[in-house]
Amino acid sequence: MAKARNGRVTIRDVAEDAGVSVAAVSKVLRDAYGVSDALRARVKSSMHSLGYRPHAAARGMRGQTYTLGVLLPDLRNPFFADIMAGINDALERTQYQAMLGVGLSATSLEHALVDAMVDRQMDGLILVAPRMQLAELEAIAATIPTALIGLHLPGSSLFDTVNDDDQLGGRLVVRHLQENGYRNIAYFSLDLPSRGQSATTVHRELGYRAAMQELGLGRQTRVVVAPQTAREIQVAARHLLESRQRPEAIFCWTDFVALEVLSVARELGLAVPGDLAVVGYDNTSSCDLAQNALTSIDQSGQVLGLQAARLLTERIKGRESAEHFVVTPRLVARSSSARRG
Amino acid sequence: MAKARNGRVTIRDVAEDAGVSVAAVSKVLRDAYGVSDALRARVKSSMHSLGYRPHAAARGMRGQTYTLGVLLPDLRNPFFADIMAGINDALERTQYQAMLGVGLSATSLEHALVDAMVDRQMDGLILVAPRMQLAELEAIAATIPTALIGLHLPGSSLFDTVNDDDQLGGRLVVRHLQENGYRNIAYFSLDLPSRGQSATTVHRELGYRAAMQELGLGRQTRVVVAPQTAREIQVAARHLLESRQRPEAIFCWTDFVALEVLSVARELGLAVPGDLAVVGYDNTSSCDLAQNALTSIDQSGQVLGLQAARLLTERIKGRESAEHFVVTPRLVARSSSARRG
DNA sequence: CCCATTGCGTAGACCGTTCTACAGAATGGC
DNA sequence: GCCATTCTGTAGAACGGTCTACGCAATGGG
Repeated sequence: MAKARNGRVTIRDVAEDAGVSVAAVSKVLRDAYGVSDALRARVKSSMHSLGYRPHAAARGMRGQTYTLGVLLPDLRNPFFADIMAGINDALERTQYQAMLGVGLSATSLEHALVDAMVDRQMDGLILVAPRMQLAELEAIAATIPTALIGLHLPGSSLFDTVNDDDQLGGRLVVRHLQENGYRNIAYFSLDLPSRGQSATTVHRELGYRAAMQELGLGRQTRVVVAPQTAREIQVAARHLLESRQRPEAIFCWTDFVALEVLSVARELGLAVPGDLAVVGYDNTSSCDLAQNALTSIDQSGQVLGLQAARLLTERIKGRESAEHFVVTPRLVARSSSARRG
Repeated sequence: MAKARNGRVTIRDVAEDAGVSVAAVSKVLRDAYGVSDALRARVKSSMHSLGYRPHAAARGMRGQTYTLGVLLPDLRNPFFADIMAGINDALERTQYQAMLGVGLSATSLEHALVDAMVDRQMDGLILVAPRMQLAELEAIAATIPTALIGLHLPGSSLFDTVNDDDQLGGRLVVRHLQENGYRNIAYFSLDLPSRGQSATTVHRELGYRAAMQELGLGRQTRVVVAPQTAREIQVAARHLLESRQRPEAIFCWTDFVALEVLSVARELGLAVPGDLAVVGYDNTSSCDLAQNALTSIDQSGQVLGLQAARLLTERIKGRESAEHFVVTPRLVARSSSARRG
């Protein structure tokens, strides 16, 4: 089967076996112009019978590596699993492979990973909700084709973006709660060290504030924040629920936070719904569990991932202009926000 | 700062700037033998002032890529986040970078990803609970240094393994439940298409069966299985809980399943604990939430990941013999298995 | 029938490292 | 002071692809 001193079957072995030149085999590999069907078939059959596999490092020296880097902020949030599923779907029938890194929401690690991906000659990057500054993102995008998920930057033409309409999502939640009889509605947001205007949570907050105003609830507007860690979310939630003016409903920027709020509410003996309504965002799988029964906003991570991968491969193929894809969110009502008794 | 026609700073630019040969710079990069401290310092300073970054593809042509591939079966289970955290900890101060792929528990995708990783000249692989056959794993390990997490194969010398003592874990659960007054204890396992003897769930079942025997509960032994999907787990759980002989306690092979069981129990109006005790495995973060309060077995994914990365880098450095690391599990009791009232 | 065009295939430089082989200088034992 | 050994550093061939430049045939328009 295999051959060569090193055991590895190279493009040269294939060329010899098929009785053609090395360059011809390379053309077949790249689907390049200037090969007849007959030659293509002959080469492909040789590749198959020899068990040839292209050597990515060698390709990376001059051409593409057919590898896309995906940077996730976190592995604990199952929403990102949906995004990855979408990316994999999009790449299924292509030559591309996605490799992921996890930034753990730390800008230093994000930088290290992006550098590592650039060093490894990846053909493009999908950054999911990165924490980096805009200037840093633009520097990256100038080096390598980049698509962003979960960061609202329709202005910049350097990268493509894929987003949920987070402002609408925020509005949907407030309207739903108001319709079900809740008026004193708080928003539980993420404590971002460098408050940009483009983070999803900021847009959700904008929608929340606007809807509160429109419904005449401007006075009841209240925003609390906490960092990513479970511990600090619990502390903030407890503080909020024990405060003199406990809100009737809490809209959380992501399901993960909402689950912690449900937990604290239960510890304090508060009934959900009844004493308190809770709404999350992302509609992750845990919302469906009966012990959570969490109302949430569905933004289809799968579609987000799929579109990002599609836009990125297009850009790699040469598109210069930026494209911005927006999905429309949808509220999935469950009992955690049922009508007040 | 930078230079060269392509913008990229190469080893040649560094050599020229430092007034030494290309080979000397390469030696410094690889920490190879035969460079004086003076030369090393000079080269390092040149690298720094030019902003040199090694080109991974070029390195991959002859030497190492300093990239390790990690294959996870699934992104939804937060236990794997712990493993990744451990791997990242171990690699923190090394030149290595981890890139992950997600097999989605499908052997075909696992193969595609492993192939992709081998093609990309990764220096080693960490496979987490792979679904592949032993023969396939051995074929992979013969090609590339490999460490396994969550697969009991102490026999094979081709790869290192890192595991929890799953049999002990199973025993701990049964003993704990028996002490708290439960006798009719069922085990909820994973439906593996190709039933190997090495999967974690099989070992947990062995521990469960042994402990049931030892405690004189052999008659009450009962095992149900379901595939990975939420839907099918729910169906199996419902069937079990509505059966004529409803068990007093259910020991689930992983937390994810236990959460679904809790959900179904609640839908059926069963009190946990009281009508039913539930125990999970992995002690993932959701166990702590008050609405779950799920007793579970802690096996420290972080330690598993850290050890796997350590063993793998050792093996890459040349160790030939196999090593097998085992962590001791610990039961974390919460109210889902509290003493029967 | 001539020349331009298009289709198909080849030769060989090139990408940025690693690594082998070797050379010259310094050291040390006797 | 000689030779063996160790220490530093160099030259240049790999590695396995991609890609540019080019050559030869076949085609087709006038």
